[in-house]
Amino acid sequence: MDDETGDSVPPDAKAEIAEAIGAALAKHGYERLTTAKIAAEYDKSEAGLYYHYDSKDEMIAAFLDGAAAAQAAELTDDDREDSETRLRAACERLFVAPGDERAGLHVAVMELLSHAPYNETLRDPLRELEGATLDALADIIREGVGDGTFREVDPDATAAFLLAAADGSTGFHVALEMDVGADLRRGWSAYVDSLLADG
Amino acid sequence: MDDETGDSVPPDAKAEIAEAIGAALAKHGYERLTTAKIAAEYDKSEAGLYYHYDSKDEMIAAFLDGAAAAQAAELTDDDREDSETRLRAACERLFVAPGDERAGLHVAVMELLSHAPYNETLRDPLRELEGATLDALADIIREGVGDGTFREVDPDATAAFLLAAADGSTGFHVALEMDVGADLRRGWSAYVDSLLADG
DNA sequence: GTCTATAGCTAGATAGAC
DNA sequence: GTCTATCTAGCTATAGAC
Repeated sequence: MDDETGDSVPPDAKAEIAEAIGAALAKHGYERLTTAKIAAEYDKSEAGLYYHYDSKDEMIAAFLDGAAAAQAAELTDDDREDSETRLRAACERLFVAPGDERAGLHVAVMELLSHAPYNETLRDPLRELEGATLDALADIIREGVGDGTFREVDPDATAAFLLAAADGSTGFHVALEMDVGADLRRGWSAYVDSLLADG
Repeated sequence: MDDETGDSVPPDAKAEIAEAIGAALAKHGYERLTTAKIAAEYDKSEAGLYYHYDSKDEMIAAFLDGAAAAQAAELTDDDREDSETRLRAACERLFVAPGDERAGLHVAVMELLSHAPYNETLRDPLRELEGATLDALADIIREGVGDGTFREVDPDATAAFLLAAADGSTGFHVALEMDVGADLRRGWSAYVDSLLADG
């Protein structure tokens, strides 16, 4: 979990930069994210960033790699719960509301996704991030189908549909702040209900 | 449908600019959309755009107003079909695949949505666009619940969940081109199945 | 490894002729 | 109404001192 020495080490420069990028992305989004704003969240200068990375997008790509790993870990964490509980917990995490501390970052990821067609550097890390989430959801659903919690639904189709709904809610619910919070919750909750066996 | 004279008139400057914006947005997205690229799709110069609008975002806002009206019209068009057919047709329209002629524009709208928190000029037109789609879906579902085609589902919750899924599919399916086309179709199709009465 | 200073570029918007 | 030319601002990335 630490470096080769096994000792607890202070965060290295790259980890500090990743943290700065996360904070700056959440505050400003991607288009308005400048290296000056990243440096403002970092305790060093703008030029210092370029000692560790060759371009701004490489820094963001590194941040996204970390985010994919963290996302996979969090959705896989609660192995001891039953699959309905795990799926509902995943939905609580993935459907964010305006004001949630993750809201800014979700909007920024949405913006990054929309830039993927034009940005080769970001494409692969974003595929990892979305793929990790998709896999985690499919695993939960597959387990629930296997043990009889859920009906015989297609785990991949169900996971894709559910992740799409969570991602898409970020646009009109979070970014536009349209008054649909209660509708969305009833929507995903009813969807999970509809997956249950015997229902 | 035309101007006060009742005659068929040539498209005015604003309509031509809106068309140019649609084409340029689909090709380049929003961040990379410059006034030079809009002018390239227009048959006039860059400065000419500023005779009709005060800023780039005002041009885009006018384009979005038109898109909201067009979206509402297309989803409301087939009044004579039964509600299951209408809902499936709406899904076919809203879930686009990479390569679809609407793909570029869907990604651009996703990008615009992600900028809404930072851009007051775009926020209202985007709310109109998403609101028009949401209303059209809810109307279809409400009608289907009323005539017994669908179960007693909540039309607003169902519409919000379905629009979220369609919007969100644009990210990983269209922008990232992840191989989830078949999964997504099975996903939304099974969801519509689950709304049917007697199912 | 980190800094200050700046090169080099590109964008949105305007001025003024026609 | 439409043009060409240009102003001004803000960005990424680098040079060179320390």
